[in-house]
Amino acid sequence: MNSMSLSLTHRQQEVLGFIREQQQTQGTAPSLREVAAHFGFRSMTAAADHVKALRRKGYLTHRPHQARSLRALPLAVDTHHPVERGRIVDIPVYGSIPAGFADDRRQEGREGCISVDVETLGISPSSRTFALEVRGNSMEGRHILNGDYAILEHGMDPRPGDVVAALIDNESTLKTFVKQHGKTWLKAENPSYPDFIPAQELVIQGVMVALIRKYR
Amino acid sequence: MNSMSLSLTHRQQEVLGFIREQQQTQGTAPSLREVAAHFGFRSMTAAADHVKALRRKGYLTHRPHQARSLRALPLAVDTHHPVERGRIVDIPVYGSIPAGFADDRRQEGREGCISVDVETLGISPSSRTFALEVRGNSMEGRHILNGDYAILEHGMDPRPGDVVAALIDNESTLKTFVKQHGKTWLKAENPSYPDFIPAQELVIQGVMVALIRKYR
DNA sequence: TTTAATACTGTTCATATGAACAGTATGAGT
DNA sequence: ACTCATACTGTTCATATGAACAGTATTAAA
Repeated sequence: MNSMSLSLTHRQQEVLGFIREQQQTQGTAPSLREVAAHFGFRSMTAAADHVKALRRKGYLTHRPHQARSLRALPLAVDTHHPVERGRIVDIPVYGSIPAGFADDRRQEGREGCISVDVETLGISPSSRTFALEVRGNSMEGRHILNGDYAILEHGMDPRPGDVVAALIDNESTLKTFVKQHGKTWLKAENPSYPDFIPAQELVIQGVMVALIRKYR
Repeated sequence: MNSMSLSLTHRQQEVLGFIREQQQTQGTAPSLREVAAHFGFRSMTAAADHVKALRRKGYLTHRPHQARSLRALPLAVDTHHPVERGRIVDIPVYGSIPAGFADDRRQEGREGCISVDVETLGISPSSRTFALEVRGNSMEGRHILNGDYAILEHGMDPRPGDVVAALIDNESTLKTFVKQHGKTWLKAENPSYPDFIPAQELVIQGVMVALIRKYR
């Protein structure tokens, strides 16, 4: 049965839990020998078998012959384990994004990381996600304030009305993406800020998918 | 020099960016040979040297002799202490908070949970934290929109100007906490909504500490 | 009864991988 | 001139690691 083939035994749940936990706390997946050691298996084949079953059932992926390439897949329902938490991703926070994009300039000791589970923000784990600390109040008209954290995804196709981060004057700026009469430009959501009509090419660094604001 | 020892060369930034990207998109860190291959190095020592430099400067950690154990650190303070990710907390989301408060009726398949690390939202793990899906636009004046998730902490002393969730007409509502001339009341941040002057006792369910908004 | 999945032990093998050593070249700082 | 960090090439070595093969025992389904 299908429902049968997806259900996990107790042992398999333990193994999956261990792999998830290691990935989350250590940042890297455990090796098969580490799995065996953790459960006291005297043979790593035991671990390998469990991993094989978990892969067959769709809970894990791996790349063959590649060390520590186990990856827990986000799965909708685990009937045995009702409280499954989605995959936690670490989103790097940039104070401002210079031209190189992957570039990081060291800001004055800010915390550089936001950790959230993918479902909370509704982000796709495949695309490159980053956070940008909002500077200024050019987007107040869309209720994005100075000091907010904008969560953006790189490599997404912006749709008209989306908030995007674009590179203007070597500074990453948030603006609304507008498309009208076949022309695209960027609109500031504050009367005192100018719109931006690109001279030639529009460099979109990311499309805004979520916002985080801290109070107090 | 300190500022010197922490600054990255262009090449080092590229390498760090590649490692970050691989870790995020692939789920596992690249091996040294993969780094070398990506940049066209004919020797893996080139990659190893860059990684060594990045480790020395505090941008990476690894566990010796362990495959794919590279870990990009959040742009951290100079404590060469490996920066741990904060504790992940699961915050229950209420569509509306009934009178009993701790009452958990209807858990229905909706996303009833937000998982974030404590530092991202700046919450204290001791107090009870919950999330409230914002209904209506009574707080638009403070840039809190319909559909936003308000993160609140129970058992906090509200200070004047804080946004709080209070129980009004058996419904949990967000308002601004105001104290003037020794009297306290709740102010709506939208002209079309009434202020609330408590008849006798003000039941504050939580003080707003953060906000999460999803786009698209 | 037979088959298949689970849950292991014990061993061997090929290789992916980190680490080290020996070089070369360039540029910046002193 | 001298040092030092950067930025590489080329090679070798030890081992961490995935994968495969040969078993045993238990349990559940067909």
